[in-house]
Amino acid sequence: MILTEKHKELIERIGVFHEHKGMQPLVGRIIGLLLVHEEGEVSFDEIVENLGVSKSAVSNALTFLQAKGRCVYSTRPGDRKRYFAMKVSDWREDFEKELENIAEIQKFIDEVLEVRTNKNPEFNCRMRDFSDFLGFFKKEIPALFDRFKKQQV
Amino acid sequence: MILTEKHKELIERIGVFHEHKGMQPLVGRIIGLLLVHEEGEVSFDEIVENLGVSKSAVSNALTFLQAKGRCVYSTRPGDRKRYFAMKVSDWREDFEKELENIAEIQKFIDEVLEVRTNKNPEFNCRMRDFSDFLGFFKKEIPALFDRFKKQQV
DNA sequence: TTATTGGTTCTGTATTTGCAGAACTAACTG
DNA sequence: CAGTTAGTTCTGCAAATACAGAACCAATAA
Repeated sequence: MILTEKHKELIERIGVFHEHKGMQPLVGRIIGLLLVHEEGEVSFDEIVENLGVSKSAVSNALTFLQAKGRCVYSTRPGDRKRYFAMKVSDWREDFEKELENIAEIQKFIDEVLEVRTNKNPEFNCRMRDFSDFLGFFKKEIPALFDRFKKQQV
Repeated sequence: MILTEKHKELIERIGVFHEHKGMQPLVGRIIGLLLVHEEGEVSFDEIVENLGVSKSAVSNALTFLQAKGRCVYSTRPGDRKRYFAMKVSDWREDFEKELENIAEIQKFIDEVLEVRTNKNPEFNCRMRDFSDFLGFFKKEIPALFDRFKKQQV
């Protein structure tokens, strides 16, 4: 597949987006390429060529993405190449994990509340309030998915 | 205020947590200190002493936190020092922003779908599904806050 | 006025990051 | 067997990061 300027520009923006999320630049670009690529399956050297980077960099980035469970590869009979693809399949699971990860701050807030004295009750009260909300939020996540299913038809 | 080992250890863990979120180490430690500190208001040089870092580093980190709207300072009559505190007050707003930020990936997914051909309809279908969910999710956020308020009594 | 306090800005640097390039391995091919 | 292909691992380096230290500034105090 040959990439148009529009493709390249979109890949670039998806890359930057993921960089801001803490990933290294190339990892973000690869995510972009795998998403934009027609077949959704891209060979190792197609990545190397399209992104203009070294094999070692691609190898490391793909190892990382696989370790994080965000990408997989498949092989084809009589072809030693590996074809890499995003695991969009379980976006539900991924998204759930990301939400729970956000709510992880609750753990710290609760620990902070245990350690704090009563010298600033207003501060404590607000933190308790926030912690309560995070607990509520976590509980509500499954229901959210259910409601989505229902209204989807 | 004198910090116990428990305080220091908690500050450290809160620091690492924020580092993983992409912030620079000292910024994370300062967040920890401001949360753990009894009064919730900490002077510039208390930060310098307790964290054992230079004035310049603290100055830059505080400028950053203020720019991000995560911390503020207040002064006291007849006292030139600045007392810094976290803005736990509007956690609601912050949290809402963070959720919307997550959902921002929808924008990219939609752009990707526009660019993609129909060579891999299953892939496209899943992405469309994910995009739909993200749209649903964004719409549901305000209702989530409302329900929290109600069940809170 | 000079001295002190509270904080900022500038300059330099040790550490870390992100990648290139080469050497390497493992599997297939002729 | 030697040669090729597909990818990995190792070594090194340019650039970015995160901070220290010193110079600096602005406001108050003496």
